[in-house]
Amino acid sequence: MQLRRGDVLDGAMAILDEFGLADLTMRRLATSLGVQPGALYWHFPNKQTLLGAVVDKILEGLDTPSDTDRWDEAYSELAHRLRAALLAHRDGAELVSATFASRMTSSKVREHFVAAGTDYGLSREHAELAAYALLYYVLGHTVDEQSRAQMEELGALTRAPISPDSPEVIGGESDENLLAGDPTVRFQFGLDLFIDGIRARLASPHSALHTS
Amino acid sequence: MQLRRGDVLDGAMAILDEFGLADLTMRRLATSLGVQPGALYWHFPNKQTLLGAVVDKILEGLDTPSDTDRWDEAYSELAHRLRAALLAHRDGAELVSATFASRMTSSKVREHFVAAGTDYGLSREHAELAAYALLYYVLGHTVDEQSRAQMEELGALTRAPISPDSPEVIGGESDENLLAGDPTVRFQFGLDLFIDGIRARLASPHSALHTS
DNA sequence: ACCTGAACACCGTTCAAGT
DNA sequence: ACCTGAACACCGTTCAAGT
Repeated sequence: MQLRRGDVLDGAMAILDEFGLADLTMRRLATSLGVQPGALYWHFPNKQTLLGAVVDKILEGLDTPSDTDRWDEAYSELAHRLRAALLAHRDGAELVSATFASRMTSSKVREHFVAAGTDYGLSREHAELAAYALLYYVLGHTVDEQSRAQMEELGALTRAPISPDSPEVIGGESDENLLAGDPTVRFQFGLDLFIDGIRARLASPHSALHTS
Repeated sequence: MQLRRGDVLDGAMAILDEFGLADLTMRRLATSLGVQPGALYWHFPNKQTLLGAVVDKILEGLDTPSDTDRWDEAYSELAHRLRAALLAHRDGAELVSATFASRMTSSKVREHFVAAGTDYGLSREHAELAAYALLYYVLGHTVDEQSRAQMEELGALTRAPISPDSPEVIGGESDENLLAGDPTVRFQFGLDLFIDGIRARLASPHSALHTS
C-alpha cells in the first residue's frame, strides 16, 4: 500500500518522540517506513521542508484565540501555551528554535504575539519588536529547560548507585541549587520581566528610544 | 613542523570567518592544516570540545568590567558587547547559541550578567533568572539579525539584475518594512523592555511571583 | 504516480601502525 | 609525542530505471 505525505510526517513525529532529533534522519525514517531513502523525496523536496512540516504540527493549536481581555494575560497565556507545545515533544524546543530563523517570520504564532500588543495600544512596530523579544525568551528558556531535563534523565539512570529508595541526599545541590525549583516559576519570572517592560512602554510610549 | 593546539584553533576560526559554520568540519579543517583528519583528535577529544574552544575565543574580552555605576547601564553595555562579539564572526551567534545550553552555565559571561543584578539589590536567584532571560534575548535576537544579514547578502548578489547604480526602488519594501531599520535600535528596544522589567522588580520585589 | 537501486559526495571518530 | 592510513558507520540527495 502506498505511502502518503501524512504517513511520512507521522513517522517523523514518532521517531522524534521516541529517539529524539539526532535520530531523525531521512535514512532512519525511510527504514521505519519500510521504504528506500529516495522515496521520501517524492513527498518532500528535502529534509528542511520535512522538519518545517513537523514544526507546524508541533505548533498547531497555538492559534486558538485567548478569551481574556487583558493584554498582559493574553501575552502570558500565549507564552505558556507555546512553552507547553514545545515541551510536549522530545527536543521540541530545539527543533522549533533551529527552524525559527527561517520560518517563524511567516508563522501564525508570531502574528498572535504581535496582535496581543497592537490590540492594546502598542504601535505596530513596537508590537513586532516586543513579540520577537518574547519569542526569543520563550524559545531560549524552553530549549534550556528541556535540555536540562534530558540531562537529568540520563543522570538519574547513571546515578543512584546504592539503592533506588535511599533517603534524600543533602548537600549535593550546592552546585546549582539556585537554578533548581519549579521550571514553570522560573519561566514566569522572565515572562513577568517582559510584561512589566511592555507595561512601562504602554505607560510612556515616548521613552521607547531612550537607553533605559 | 608540528601542529599545536593553537594552530588548530586558528584554523577553525579562519574557516568559520571565511566559509561559515556549515563548512567548519573536522575533515575540511584537517585539509586546510595539511594534515589527516585523525591528527585533530590528538589535540581535541572531539568536535564539540573544539567548538567550545572557538566559542571561548569569540567571547574573550567580554569580561572586562564596565566602568559605570548604574546597573541599567551595566546591563546595557554587557548586552551590547555580547552582541558585538557575536556579530564579529560569521555565524558567531548561531555557534554560540548552539553551544550555549551545554556550556554557558560555566561561562564568565553569564556570571557577569548575574553580578550586574546582585550588585544593585536583586536577590541572587532573581539576578540568575534575569541574567538568563537577558542572555536568551541577546542570543535569539542576534542569531536572527545575523541570519537575516546573510540572507540579504545572498539576495544582493542574486538581485540587482539591471544595473548596480540604478535609482532606489520604492514600493518593494512593503513586505517586511516594519522590521527594517537600524538593527541596533531594534536590539535596544527589547533590551529596554528587559531593563524596565528589572526596574519594576527592584521597585517592588514582592511582585516577582505574581502573574504580572 | 510512486518507488527502487545504486550511486555521489560527503560526515565524525577510532586505532593500529609508523616516526 | 604526534601523526598517517585506513577503515567503520553513518549522513542528505539525485536520478535512471522499474512498476
